[in-house]
Amino acid sequence: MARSGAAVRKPSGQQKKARGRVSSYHHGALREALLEAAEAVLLEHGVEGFTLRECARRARVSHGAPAHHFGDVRGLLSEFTAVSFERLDALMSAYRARSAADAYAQFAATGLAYVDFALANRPRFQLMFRSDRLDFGNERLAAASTRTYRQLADTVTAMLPPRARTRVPVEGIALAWSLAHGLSTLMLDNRLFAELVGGNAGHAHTLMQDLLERARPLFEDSGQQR
Amino acid sequence: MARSGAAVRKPSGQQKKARGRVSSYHHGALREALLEAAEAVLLEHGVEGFTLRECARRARVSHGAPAHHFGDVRGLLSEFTAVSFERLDALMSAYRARSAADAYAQFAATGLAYVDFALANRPRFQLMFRSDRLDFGNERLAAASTRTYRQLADTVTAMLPPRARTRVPVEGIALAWSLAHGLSTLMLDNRLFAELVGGNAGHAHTLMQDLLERARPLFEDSGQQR
DNA sequence: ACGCATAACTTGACAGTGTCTAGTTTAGCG
DNA sequence: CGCTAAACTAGACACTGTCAAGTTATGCGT
Repeated sequence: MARSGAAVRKPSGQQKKARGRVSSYHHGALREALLEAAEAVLLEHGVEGFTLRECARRARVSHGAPAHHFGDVRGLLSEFTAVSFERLDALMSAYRARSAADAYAQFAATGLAYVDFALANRPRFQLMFRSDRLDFGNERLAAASTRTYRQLADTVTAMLPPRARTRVPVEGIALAWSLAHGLSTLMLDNRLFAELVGGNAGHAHTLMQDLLERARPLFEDSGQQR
Repeated sequence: MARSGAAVRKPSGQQKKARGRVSSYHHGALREALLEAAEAVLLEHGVEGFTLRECARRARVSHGAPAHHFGDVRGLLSEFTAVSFERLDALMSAYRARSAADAYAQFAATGLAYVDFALANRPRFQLMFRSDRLDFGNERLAAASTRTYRQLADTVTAMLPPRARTRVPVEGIALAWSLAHGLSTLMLDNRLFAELVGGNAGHAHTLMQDLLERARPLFEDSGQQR
C-alpha cells in the first residue's frame, strides 16, 4: 500500500490512476492523506490546537476539500479515533499473546497495554475520550470502541470461577478500567501526578504493574456479592 | 459617537458604589459577574463550547472588557478553576468532618468527595484537568490545586503505621487518585462506562464506596516495599 | 474642592476558524 | 466518445480571541 508517509512533494506516481501527472486536480488518496495530516497536526499542536484547515494545508488541498470525505470536523476526528480504538484493541491482543495463559496474566496484559498506549500516543488517547469532538453515531467508531471495551471486560470476567461467569462483574470491570484510565489520564495531563510517579512512560508502566499485582486478590473473588 | 440613546437599559442598581445611577460606564463588579457568566456558559455549552465573548455578552459588557481583569481566556478559566479546586478541597474537608476519625474513614471520605464533586460539577471538573486551557503559573490556581492534592495524599499517608509515615506512599496515592479520577472521568465522558455502572451520580457514589471498601487492605499496608 | 492620572470599559480591526454554496475539473462508465 | 457524478476549488459568512486606540469616570493627592 502507498503507506510510505510524508507525501509532501507528490513524488509523481502516487495517485491511483494518473501516473504521469505531476499535479492533478484530484488528489487520489485524500482520505488517507488527511488522516495522516491529522496525526501530524495533533502531535504538533495538541488536541486543542487541532484545525481542519491546517490538515487541508498539509495535504496540499483547499480548505473545503475535507468536507467531501468526512462531512465535518467531528467526522474526521471520529474516523481518526476509530483507528485509535482499533489500534488499542490490537495492542491489547498483542500483549496478551506474549503473556502467560492464566487469567490474571491475560488481564494484566490488557491493563498494561492500556497504559502504554496512552503514554505513547498522547493526543490520540486524549481524543478517544473527548466526546464533544466525536460522533459515536459513527459506526466504525462505535464498533471499535465497543470491541475494545469488550476485550477488557472479558479478561476481567475470565478471572471469575467458571460458574460465576454468567453475571457481569461490574465492580471488577469498573475497578480495572478506572485504574488504568485514571493512571493514564493523570499521567498525561496532571503535573503533580506525573511528578509523583516520576514522569516518563517507563515509570507509569512499572507502577501499573505494581498496582495490578497488589490488586490481584480483589479481582479473583470479584463477582460474588459482598 | 452617533449613539442617541446613551442610556441603554441597564438593570438599575447593581454596582457596589454608584447606587443611584441607572446606568454606569463602570460595571462595578465585573470580575465576579464574568466568573458567574463563565459558569453559566459552561453549563449550557460545555467546555468545548465555552466562549469569552459569550461571557462578556451575559455580563452585558463589551467583548474587550474581560481582558482588563483576566488578560486572556486562559486567565479567566484559570481563575475560575482555582475556585473549583478550592471548592473540591472544601468538600473533602466537609466529608471528612462528617466521617469517623479513623484513618480509613477519613481517606474514604476524600475519595467519595472527589467522585461526588466530579459528578455534580461536570464542566467544572473537566476543566480542572484540561491543562491546555489553564495556566498553572497562575498562583491562586497552583496553590489551590497543590493544597487539594496534599489533602488527598495526606489521608493516604495517615493510613500507614506511624513509623512508616516519613516516606511518601507513592503507590498508595497513585492507586487512590487513579481510582477516583478514572471513575469520575469515565462516568462523565464515556457512554459505555456510564451504562455499565448505571448512569447517575448515586450509582457512582455507591460504586466508589464498594471499591474503596474492597481495596481497603491494599492501602493499609501501602508503603512497605513489596 | 478640584485636577488629573489611571483604571475600567468601548469600539473597531485583524487573522484565523468551521461550514455553506456555487463553480470547475476530471474520472470512469455506458 | 460523451456525460454524469464525484472530487476538488474559491469565495463568503458568522464567529472566535487578541490587540490597539479611544472614551468615561473614579478616587487620590494636593
